[in-house]
Amino acid sequence: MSTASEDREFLETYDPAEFDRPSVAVDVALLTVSDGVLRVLVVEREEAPQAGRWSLPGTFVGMAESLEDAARRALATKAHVADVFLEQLYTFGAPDRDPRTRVLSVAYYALVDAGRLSSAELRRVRVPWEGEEGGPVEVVAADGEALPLAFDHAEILGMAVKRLRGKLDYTPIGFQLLPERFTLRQLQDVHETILGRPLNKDSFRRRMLASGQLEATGEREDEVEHRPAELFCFTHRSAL
Amino acid sequence: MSTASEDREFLETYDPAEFDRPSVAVDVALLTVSDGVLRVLVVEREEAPQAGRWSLPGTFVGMAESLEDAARRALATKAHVADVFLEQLYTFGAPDRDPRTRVLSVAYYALVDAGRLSSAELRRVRVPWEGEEGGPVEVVAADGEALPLAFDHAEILGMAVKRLRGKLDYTPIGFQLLPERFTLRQLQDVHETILGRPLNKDSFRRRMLASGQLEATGEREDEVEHRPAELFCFTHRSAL
DNA sequence: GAGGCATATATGCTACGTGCAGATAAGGGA
DNA sequence: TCCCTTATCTGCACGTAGCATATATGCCTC
Repeated sequence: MSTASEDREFLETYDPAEFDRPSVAVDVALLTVSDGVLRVLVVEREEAPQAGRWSLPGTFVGMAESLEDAARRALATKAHVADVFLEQLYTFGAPDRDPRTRVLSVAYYALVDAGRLSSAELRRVRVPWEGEEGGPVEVVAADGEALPLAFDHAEILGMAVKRLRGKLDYTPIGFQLLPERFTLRQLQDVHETILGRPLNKDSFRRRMLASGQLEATGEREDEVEHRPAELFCFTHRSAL
Repeated sequence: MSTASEDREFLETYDPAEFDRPSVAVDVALLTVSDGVLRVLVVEREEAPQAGRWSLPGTFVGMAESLEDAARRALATKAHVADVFLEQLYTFGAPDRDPRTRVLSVAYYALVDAGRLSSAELRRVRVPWEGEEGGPVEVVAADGEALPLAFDHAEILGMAVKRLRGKLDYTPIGFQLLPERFTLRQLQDVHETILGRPLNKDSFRRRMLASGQLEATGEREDEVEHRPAELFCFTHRSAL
């Protein structure tokens, strides 16, 4: 059994510079859905390495900073968003993934209602696989051209999409991509966009209403050219 | 767009010692099922910090070594096992999780047939929560006493159990815990042990046979005092 | 204001997976 | 040979999902 005094003695003689250590970064895939399209925030790299390529917002992890704090700092600094859903995704550590030196990337993914973002930096995600098969995905510009992504960010983004598809059915994750109040049709559109396939309207409706995650507001949507649908809200807006 | 020459010039002037960097370790939760009990391999720490506490096998990551290679090296060195199922779990990075200095732990979990391990270092896992609720779990010695675990290894192990429960139903992960050939009863025992609840025998049987993951061998088990059950094998023994 | 149109919302039917009960099969032991 | 235990198979009740139909409700046109 260790004692506090033994540990203290050990710490006084421990030299953390004794071994080489990799650098550790966080990268965040900030995803949203708008106009029936899955989008991600990418920024153009201005400095070497890989200047001119596009990358997910990221930063090196500070020595006294938690990984999630670093991810939120990256989002605040490079994407100007705060208070979004954020979850750790996977840690990418191939020895040659960054040409500078050994750099690990602890990847996170974040979800946000499209209405909270200026859409200038959002790009369309093109997923070349079905279901939860996985693999890298493409990011395309407005003209349909694929953007060159930096490092292994196509893999990271692919992992984010795979995770999102996997969690959509059995967690309340879809609500993170919608405003406070929304219609069932909007929720279904979000699910269909993420999954990349159409869903049965009636069973989606029944499943959602039976899940207990929705609460009817009694209000109805506005400014539509047909019968307005009822607005719902998420029962537990706790997750952040 | 970056060019190769620009990147080369950048690399020549880049000094990786410019910033403080955390240490990076891997820790592996090696799990198995025997006698209807979920077990984990833990080793007693002989050196400070936390000497005398029990920990998952782990090691620092070498500068030119992939994360998975480091995890396999830790398994080979400290647990003397090779060629097991291994998957990344989560990266634990709380700034104070290790008293020495900032140490990130990229946690992995591994699954192995109990018959391939000397059971000396295996300890029983006690899960104090149900379903996929999550949270730390206990490791208990043969006398039923809970062992003191080092660092945040109770959290890591809890995450491993949660992941295992979550993946059991829709991936062929249970086969990793059984020998080449096994009976449906053995497979069900593994599932029940991991999930911590009994399963319906008939529907489990139907579900497994319908999944296409099993193949009948035509052979039957031996040395039992009742009707012998048929032996099956996993269709795609590819995963490792 | 009446009727048409588009969408929301509700209801009934069918197919399928699961839990459960009962029947049958096959080995060892008395 | 009979009995005991477990494996294996079959039939039925029930809940959920997919699908089709029917009704409701707002806006638009005339």
